Amino acid sequence: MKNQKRTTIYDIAKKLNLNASSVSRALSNNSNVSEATRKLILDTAKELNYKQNSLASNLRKGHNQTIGVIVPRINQNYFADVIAGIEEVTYQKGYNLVICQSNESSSREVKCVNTLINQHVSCIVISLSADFEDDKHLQTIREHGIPLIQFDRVAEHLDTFKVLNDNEQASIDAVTHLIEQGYKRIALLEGPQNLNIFRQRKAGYLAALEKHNFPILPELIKENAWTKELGAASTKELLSLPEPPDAIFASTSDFSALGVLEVATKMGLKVPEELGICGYSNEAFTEITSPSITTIDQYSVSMGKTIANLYFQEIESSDKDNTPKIVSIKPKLIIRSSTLKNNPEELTTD
Amino acid sequence: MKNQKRTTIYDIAKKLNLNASSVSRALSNNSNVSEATRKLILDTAKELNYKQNSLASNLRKGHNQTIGVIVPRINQNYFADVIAGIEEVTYQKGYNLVICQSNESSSREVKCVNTLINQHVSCIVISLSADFEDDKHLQTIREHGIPLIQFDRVAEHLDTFKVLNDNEQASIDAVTHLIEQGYKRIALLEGPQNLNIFRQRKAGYLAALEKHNFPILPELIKENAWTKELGAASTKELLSLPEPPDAIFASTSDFSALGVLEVATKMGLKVPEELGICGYSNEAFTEITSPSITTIDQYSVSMGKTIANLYFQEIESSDKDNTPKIVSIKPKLIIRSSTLKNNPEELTTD
DNA sequence: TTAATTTAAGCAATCGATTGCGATAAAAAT
DNA sequence: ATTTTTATCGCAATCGATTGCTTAAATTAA
Repeated sequence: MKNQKRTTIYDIAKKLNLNASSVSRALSNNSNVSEATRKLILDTAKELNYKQNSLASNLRKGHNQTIGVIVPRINQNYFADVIAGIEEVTYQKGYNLVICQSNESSSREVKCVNTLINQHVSCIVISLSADFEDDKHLQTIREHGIPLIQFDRVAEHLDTFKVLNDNEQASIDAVTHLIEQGYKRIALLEGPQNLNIFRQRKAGYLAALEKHNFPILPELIKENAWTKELGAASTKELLSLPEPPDAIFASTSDFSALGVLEVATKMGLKVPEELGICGYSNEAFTEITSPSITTIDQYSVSMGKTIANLYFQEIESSDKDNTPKIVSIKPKLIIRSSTLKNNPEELTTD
Repeated sequence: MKNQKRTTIYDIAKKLNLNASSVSRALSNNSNVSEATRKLILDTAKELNYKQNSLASNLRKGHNQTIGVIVPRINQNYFADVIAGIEEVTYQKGYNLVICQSNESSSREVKCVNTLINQHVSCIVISLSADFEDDKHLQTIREHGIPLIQFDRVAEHLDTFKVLNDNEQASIDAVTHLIEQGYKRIALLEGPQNLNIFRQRKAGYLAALEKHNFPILPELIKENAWTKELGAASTKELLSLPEPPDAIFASTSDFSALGVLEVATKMGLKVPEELGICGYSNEAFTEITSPSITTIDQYSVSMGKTIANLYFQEIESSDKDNTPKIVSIKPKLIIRSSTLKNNPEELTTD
C-alpha cells in the first residue's frame, strides 16, 4: 500500500538546480548557505511535503536519538508512571522512546535487549523481570558501548548507572511507625528474594524489629505474597496461627495489602484496632478503601524524570567514560487509617 | 563514551576473506551460500559479537518494522492497557513500538506525528488529544502513505482504519439499567463534546431516556466534569437543585463517579437508595469503594490486540490499497452496588 | 572429454542524509 | 587593478546492509 515514494533532499536539489549537500545544510539550519537559497529550499521542502528520513540521518550520524526502555509490564501503574516521567523529559530533548515489556520473563527480556542493541539506541533503561537470575544480557549492552541505566529492580553487583528507591529505609519507616502505634506482633508479606527490592524491604523490616528489640518470628514471615489473592491466602494462614499477628506489612504491593484488608474484614477483624495494615506503592485505590490503607509512595513519575535527566546530564553530555552514578530516591510513608491504632488525628496531610 | 565501533558485516567479511554480500546472505539465512561458509560466518559473527544495524538494514529495505503509538497519557490505565495489548501482538511479529504521549495537547500531538513520519514507521496508531479540532496532521500521515489506525477518540469523518468502543450502546445499557432500577431523575456528567466518545455517550443517554419516555432535563446535564474534583463540584450543584437527581451517570470516567460518591457520602445521601451512581471505564478501584461502583468495561487490552491484528491482517499482508475497516467492540456494563436500588442480589458475577 | 547447467561468491549500485575538502565567485583589502 | 579573504556551493566519500547482475567454480549431462 505504500506506493508513492517520499521526496528526498535530492528531489529538492534537482528542482532548484542545487546540490543535495546544500539542501541538507539548509535544512539542518547550520552553515554556509545563503539566506536566499535557504529560504528557497525551505519553501520547496514545504511545497514538496518533505520529511526527513531519520533512518538515513541516524545511520550517517552514527547515533539514534532514541532511548530504549524495558519494563516487566507497561500497564502496571508504577512502570507506566516511570515511563511517563521519562517521556516527559526525553520529549523536551527531541528524543524518542522505544518501549518493550518483558512480561516478567527474562528470556523475553533478553530478546528485547537484543532488539534495542540492533536499533542502536542511545541508552537502555531497564527494570528487571521477576525471574531474574542471569545478567549476561546486561553485560552485552555494555560490551556494545551502550549506556545502561537500571532502575528499581536491578542487578546490584553490576556497575552501571542506577536509579533506586531506598526500599530499606522506607521499610524501616513503615515498621517503626507500626511499632510506635503499639503493634506488637508484626508480620511480613515478602516478594521473590532474587529481586533486590524485596530483599531490601525485608532487610528494613528486620532492622526495624531489631532496633526496637522485637523478636524475629519466622512464622510471621510469608514469602510469595505478591498478588491480592496470594496476600489474602497468606493472611488466612497468619490469622489462624495460635498467636496471630496484630499487624501485617504487605511489602510486596498494595494489591497484597488489599487482600489482607478483605480477609480481615470478612473475618470481622477491626482495622486498625485489631489489625494494622501497611502496603507498598501508593496505588490510587489505597486512599479509597475503608479504612484507607497506609502505604509508601515511590515518586514514580519523578523517578522517570530522574532517569532521563541522568542520561542527559551525566551520560550524553560528557564525552569521557564516566563512572556510573547511583541515585537513590527516598520514598515517603503515607500514613492513613489502616495503621492508626492510637491517634486517628495523626493523618498525613498533603 | 561510545568509543569502540561495532563490528559490521565488513569486519566479518574481511576476517574470512569473503565479500560482505555473502555475509549478509548468510546472516539473513536466505540463499546462495554454501553450508560450510554459512557456518563459518555465523561462528565468527558470534565470536566478533556482531549485532545487525537495523538503521542500515531498514534504510536499504525501505521500511521499518516499527509501529508508532500516540496516546494522550501513557500512564492512564485505559491507554496503558491498550498499549500493553498492542505490544503483546507486535512483539510476536518482531515489530517494535515507539510510544509518544500528546499530553492532551494537539500541538504536541502534531509534533509526535511528524517524528513518527520521520522515523518511517510502518503504521501510526493514535487516540486523539482532548483539545482536538484540526485533523490536518492526520491527513499528512496519509499523504505520506503511512497506514493510520485511530482508536477510541477518533476523527470520525476521516476515512481511516478505526477501532472503537460502541460508546452509545454502552451508555444506553447503563441508563436503561438505571431506569429499570427505578431511578426517575437521571443526571449526566458529560465530557468535551469535540471528542466523539463523549458525544456518543451523551447520545446514548438521550436515546435511553427518550425510549422510556423520560423527559430530557437540561439542568441535569453537566458538561466538563472529567476529573474527580470536577465531578464532585458538578454533583454539589446538582444536589442543591430544587429537584435534585436521584441518579448520576458519570459518563466521563470512574474518577468523576468517585467524586460523585464522595460528595454524596459527605452529604449523608445513601447510595444506592437515595442516589444511584454509574461510572465509565471499570477502573480497578470501582470494585473496592463502598458501595462498589457500577461501571462499563472497555476491554482495553483486547482493544490493543485488535488494533495490532488489524494491522497485520488487513494492512501489512495485503499489497493493495484496501479500504479502511472499522472494528467496533461492545463494552460491557458491570453492575455493582452503587446502582442496585431494588435487587441487591442482582450483582454481576464473574 | 566437452558442453550445459547448477552453485557459490564477488562486484557495484543503492537507500537518504551528512560532511570534509575543494572550487568558484563575490567582496574586501592593498 | 591586483591580491587576499570570505561566502556559497559542489563533489564525492561515508554510514552498514541489501540485492541484481556477473563471473568463476563445480557438478552433471551429453
